[in-house]
Amino acid sequence: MTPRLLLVDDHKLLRQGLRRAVEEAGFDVVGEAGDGEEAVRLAIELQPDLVLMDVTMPVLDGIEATRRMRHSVPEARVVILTMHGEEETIARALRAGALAYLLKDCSSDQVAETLHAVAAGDTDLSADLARSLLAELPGPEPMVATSLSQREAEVLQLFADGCSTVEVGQRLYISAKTVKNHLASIYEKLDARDRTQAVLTAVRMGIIRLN
Amino acid sequence: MTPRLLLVDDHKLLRQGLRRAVEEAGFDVVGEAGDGEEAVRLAIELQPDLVLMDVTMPVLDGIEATRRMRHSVPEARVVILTMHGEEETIARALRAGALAYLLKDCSSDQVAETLHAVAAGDTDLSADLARSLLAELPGPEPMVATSLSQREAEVLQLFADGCSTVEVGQRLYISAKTVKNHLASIYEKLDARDRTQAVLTAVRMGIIRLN
DNA sequence: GGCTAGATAGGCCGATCGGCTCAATCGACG
DNA sequence: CGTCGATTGAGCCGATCGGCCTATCTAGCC
Repeated sequence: MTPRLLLVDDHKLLRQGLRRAVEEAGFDVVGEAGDGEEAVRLAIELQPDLVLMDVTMPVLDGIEATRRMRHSVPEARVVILTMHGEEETIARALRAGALAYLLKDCSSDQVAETLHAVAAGDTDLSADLARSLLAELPGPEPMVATSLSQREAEVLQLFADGCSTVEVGQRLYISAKTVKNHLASIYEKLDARDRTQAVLTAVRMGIIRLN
Repeated sequence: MTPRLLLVDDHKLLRQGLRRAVEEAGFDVVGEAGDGEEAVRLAIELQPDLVLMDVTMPVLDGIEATRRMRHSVPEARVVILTMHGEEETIARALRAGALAYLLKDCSSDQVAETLHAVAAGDTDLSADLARSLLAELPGPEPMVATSLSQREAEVLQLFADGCSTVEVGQRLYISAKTVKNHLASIYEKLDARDRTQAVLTAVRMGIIRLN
């Protein structure tokens, strides 16, 4: 009867805090993971009903982990929990298969409430939540539905890791010109005007990580 | 008898989790703050024995808040809690007057243990901790003791906010050349080779924030 | 009274950036 | 089979970057 839950966050402290909160709210925490890969592995092994997942994590981010779980553990319902409230991140998370979205400065009551709602299983909760969440946000823009291609994300990650244009090309075995071409489409997709803004936007969106 | 504690972090969820953990460990949580300014205000008002403080926060970061508390509430003992373990951040925190340093992926037991030790009041705990922490870290470098000047931090924050060189100059009423001069010394201090790396390093160090 | 550090500002120059256009390849989808 | 998106690559060019130099002014320190 009590829903079985998997906790995923790279900060042990937050995991411990969440564990107590959701256990008191009537959930059975069957496991904890500190990165996306571990999360997918544990989800396959433990077959949880619910997954509470952070976005920004080492190894594999929460969005990609959610996408993989949709294939390998389709019964698990994923709720995303993150610091930043960019519409883009929300949209990506929902497209990846998440059923709800929580911000890290909500209360533990809200977490419990949302988890209960998702566990109860309103089938089109996703669409409702997406609509209501996006409606609340100040952004009246057309919602361009941006997300970087895999290659573009690789390029941007290397810039965040400290590489120059030429070095990125060397690492990926492509010409520096191609790197600049990728950058140009990254700028367009992220609405950034230089590499600094592109990297920061991608960090805020959880596309790349800060090592 | 039970030490009176002030919790400072911009994420409500983590604050709630910490609150329960430290309350069970025998502390009296007298207040919570979500940014540095609120933290200083509450510390003056509540006169806590201990402050558990995050570094990366809106309005005023934890290091600067610690520095101000040393002047306005010298009795309060500050313990820093942050995500990143850069030696630079640790050094800055200790120089600002923090007595101990915790990472966000420690356990709540470690938090309680450290708080108890600091509350017990070994006067030179700071030096001991600094030495042991710095010794554990892989960095055998000379520890240049870098920290940006106020003006340099302002410049870098504006770049993180999306300004170009010329725009930064306009906002600060200085010439674009001076902005570039500041950038040059920022690069040297942070060991960065371009604005992207400088901004990322500063974000990791908690010098500037990601809006 | 000197010395240092920070903030201000300029010149110079080679390297790089970002915008623009064009094109070839390849897999996927209908 | 044609079309689309992703990836690769190139040329051009004005704008900007980052390194290096000098210089002035202020404030604090010994």
